[in-house]
Amino acid sequence: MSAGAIPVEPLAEEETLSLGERAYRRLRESIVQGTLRPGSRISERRMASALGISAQPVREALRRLEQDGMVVTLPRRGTVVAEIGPERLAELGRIRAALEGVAAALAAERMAGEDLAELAGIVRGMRTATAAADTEALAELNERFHAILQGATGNLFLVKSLEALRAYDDLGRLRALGSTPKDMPKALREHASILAALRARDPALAEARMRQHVLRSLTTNGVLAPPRRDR
Amino acid sequence: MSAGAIPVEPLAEEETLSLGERAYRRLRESIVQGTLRPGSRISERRMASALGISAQPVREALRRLEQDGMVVTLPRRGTVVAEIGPERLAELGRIRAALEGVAAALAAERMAGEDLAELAGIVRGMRTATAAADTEALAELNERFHAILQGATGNLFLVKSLEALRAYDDLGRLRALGSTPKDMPKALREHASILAALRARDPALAEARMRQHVLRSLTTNGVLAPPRRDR
DNA sequence: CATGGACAACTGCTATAGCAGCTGCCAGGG
DNA sequence: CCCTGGCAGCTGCTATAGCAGTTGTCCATG
Repeated sequence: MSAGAIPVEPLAEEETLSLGERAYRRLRESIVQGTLRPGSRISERRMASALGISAQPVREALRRLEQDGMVVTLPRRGTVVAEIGPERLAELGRIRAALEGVAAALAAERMAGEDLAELAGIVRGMRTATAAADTEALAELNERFHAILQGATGNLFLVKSLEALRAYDDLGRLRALGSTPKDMPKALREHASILAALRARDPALAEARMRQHVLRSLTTNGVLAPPRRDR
Repeated sequence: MSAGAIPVEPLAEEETLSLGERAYRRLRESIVQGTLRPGSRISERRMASALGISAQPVREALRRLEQDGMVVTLPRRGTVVAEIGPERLAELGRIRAALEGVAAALAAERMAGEDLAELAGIVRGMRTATAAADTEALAELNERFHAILQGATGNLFLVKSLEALRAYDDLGRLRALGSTPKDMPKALREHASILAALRARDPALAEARMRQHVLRSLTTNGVLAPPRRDR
């Protein structure tokens, strides 16, 4: 309540997350990277001793993974890693495209000026990265673009669902969307056009462009089959 | 391995669910019905003793509710019921419309003939229910229509997400979509047209019609604001 | 009167122990 | 030889106990 502001930075997000959270991320990573094969059984006790923790956090992690659709629990039987084939990945990609579209529509309605400016900066960065053919930087910028847009919606359900869907990317052995050298110019144009729709505060247009962007990106990455007569 | 089939029906889904599952449903119901007000804190121990069980299943239920966006947990502080205002409900409605649209598209590609026949029977039932102005029966048929369609997609992630979204219906004090006497004829026509698109195996058309159906239904129920210049 | 610090009563979180149910093996009866 | 019943060894699931961290109160101190 005193006059002068205290000249310290707030503590960074603590590295020591709860064991349940860490177990959740570790298991999810192991699944999408293939260390835990589909069909293999996961025992709470065995996994707990393997991770050096108790069985409770492991159980909690398995429950969350079940809600994500990555494992399936047979009551009193066991927990097995779910089968996720190419067609399932394609379905998830279409769901993701739809959700990212809704996120873009909501962002077009609510997004603040500073966020728009930040997106503009990212697009500028994409332009230079594309000219330099720096796929690494482009992937990073792409992630930030989508993260800022989704964060601007302020919708926790949407953000969490998209985060869960994004986890499947590694499963298809694909890099971040839009980072393939081949479609870098396309991705750049698409991001710029999405930004333009956001600036114009046109929800329907932003949604259509974002959705098309994700669908095309997934198609060039081989997750989705080429469209036949869509639209 | 012997010749004759055993003349018994398989056991129905057991009524005795796990305590964690029951706690999850109970808490979710209490939240959407308003018994647990937004902003109120939920203690694992207190809630456990109130339910007559241990703290572990309650904690598990709270975790799942957190993933659903219904509660928010502050580490080492407590768990509070999330605020869900009208604009948040509207956002969830738009997400739901998009997901149901994707479900319809997937169903149009995969749906078997018997499921189509069942949907046709439901639409016929809707016709008679509409003529009799039986809102109760129509709500039941409407639920079955969407459940069959979503089940036909075979996508667990999609089904679970939509189930979580459907839980919010009671929060808006609204009955099942399409059961309002006013829009019964509209809902009937829309369901019939969706079925036609499914029969034609036209994913894009089925998606557009389903999405429009959900959006219109949510609009007439007051969840969404009337569109200004969409489509 | 204002202020700061210690203490008590919470909280989420983790570990341990033990329950009931399922599975697979294996011996014993047909 | 085949089949059936019991018995370990697993599994998920629940309860209890105790940890560390947060919060609010109350008293001693300036």
